[in-house]
Amino acid sequence: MSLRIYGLLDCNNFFASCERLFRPDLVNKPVVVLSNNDGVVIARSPEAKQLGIAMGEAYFKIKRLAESGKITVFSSNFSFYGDISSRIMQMLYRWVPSVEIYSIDEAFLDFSNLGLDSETIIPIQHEIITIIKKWTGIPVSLGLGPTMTLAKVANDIAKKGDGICNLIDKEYRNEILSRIEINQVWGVGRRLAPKMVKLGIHTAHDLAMIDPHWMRREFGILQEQLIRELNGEHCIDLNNMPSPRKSIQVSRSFHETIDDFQTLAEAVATFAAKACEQARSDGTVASGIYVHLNTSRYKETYLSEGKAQGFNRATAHSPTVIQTALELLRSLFRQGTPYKKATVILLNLKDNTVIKSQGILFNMDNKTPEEHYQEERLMESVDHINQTMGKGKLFFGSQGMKQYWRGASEHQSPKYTTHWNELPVVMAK
DNA sequence: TCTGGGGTCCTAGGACCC
DNA sequence: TCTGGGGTCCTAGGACCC
Repeated sequence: MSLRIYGLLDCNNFFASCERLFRPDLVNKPVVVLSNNDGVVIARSPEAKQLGIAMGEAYFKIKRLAESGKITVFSSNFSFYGDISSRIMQMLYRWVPSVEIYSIDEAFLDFSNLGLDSETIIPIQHEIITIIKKWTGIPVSLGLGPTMTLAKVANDIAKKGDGICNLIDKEYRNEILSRIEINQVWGVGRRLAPKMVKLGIHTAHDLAMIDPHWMRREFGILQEQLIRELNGEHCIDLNNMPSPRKSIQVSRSFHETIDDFQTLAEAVATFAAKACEQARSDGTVASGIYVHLNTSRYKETYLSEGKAQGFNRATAHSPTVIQTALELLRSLFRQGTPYKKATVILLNLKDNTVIKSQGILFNMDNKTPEEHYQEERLMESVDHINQTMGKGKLFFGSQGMKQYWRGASEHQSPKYTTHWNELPVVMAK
């Protein structure tokens, strides 16, 4: 009889840790990574946290620190982080057959049915964090528990200590859970936390003591599962099948507001093209598209509206999707409005092999099979050229040449590991 | 001054049907 | 005037995650 054991592996201060990989001069120094357009702080090294720099803090507030050299700031460099992430994720299969990548810097590991118990897994736990640090340079922490929720709690504790924590046995569980504030619990966000506190639920342990049936009535099924999971009862499963995405969203806030149609149209066309590219690489097609515009959330005249449109036949054909996106944009656009952000979402994505037969069968868009075939070949060629010649080499006219909507990323590090031209140079004497 | 981007799931309520 | 009880499907909105 084998124990259920889940692990949650988390890369510590991931983006900041990545930035230090090729900058040994920054080890033990405060490092901060900024969001798109250098707007706010999205990652901090421990030293930067110690300086009191908060997550989400506006860059202008800490600009002085950066200019005086007290901290080093980077614009986000997602292609670099993504590459480091996939290297780490690939390594995990050395130790465990079942890995679910949860985010760019986190993965759940399923150690169940491997004949391990809470004792025999300890050396493996140590080995994982040691080897990953040694081979990739990224510090990670690994928490273990009998459910995914408890593994998550364990990881929280691990991060604050020496990188490991084990909640598989019941022994210390109550003590650990009473140290976790309710708003730190996975699944309790900024809305639920105050409600729970009002009910006298202050810690994860308090929550674990609540009657799950009552919780279901008052808060819903997710919160019921949460209680059961905190008590070691397995409810949430690792999706072994990588579930295909149901939507693909591309959005950007603009550095400066945009009020002319042409500039906005270029941005929307670019987002649509990017979303299609992702869908094609997933092998999916969209049933519809949604375009959304908004002005600044922080102004009194906040405007936020969007519109959806279905396709006659599910598709990932960029010209078709761009055309629909621009039609939607035209009907949404209001003259003289200072738009701050645009979003394009491909809706209800489906596996393209299923759709292919349906569309042709019903001839829903008045195109011949030959035309569909040609559309697909065209997209394949575009993708191929962009993959081999570099991202964005080939694009559609409606995306525009100037792309004024693109803002600044003034402090971006080189794409060390994904661009030949930006490889780090090593000098040897 | 400025204030990210990309997802998932659940629930409530309306439309519609028998 | 009064007008059941149940089911399904869809959508919008809310909540969560990193």
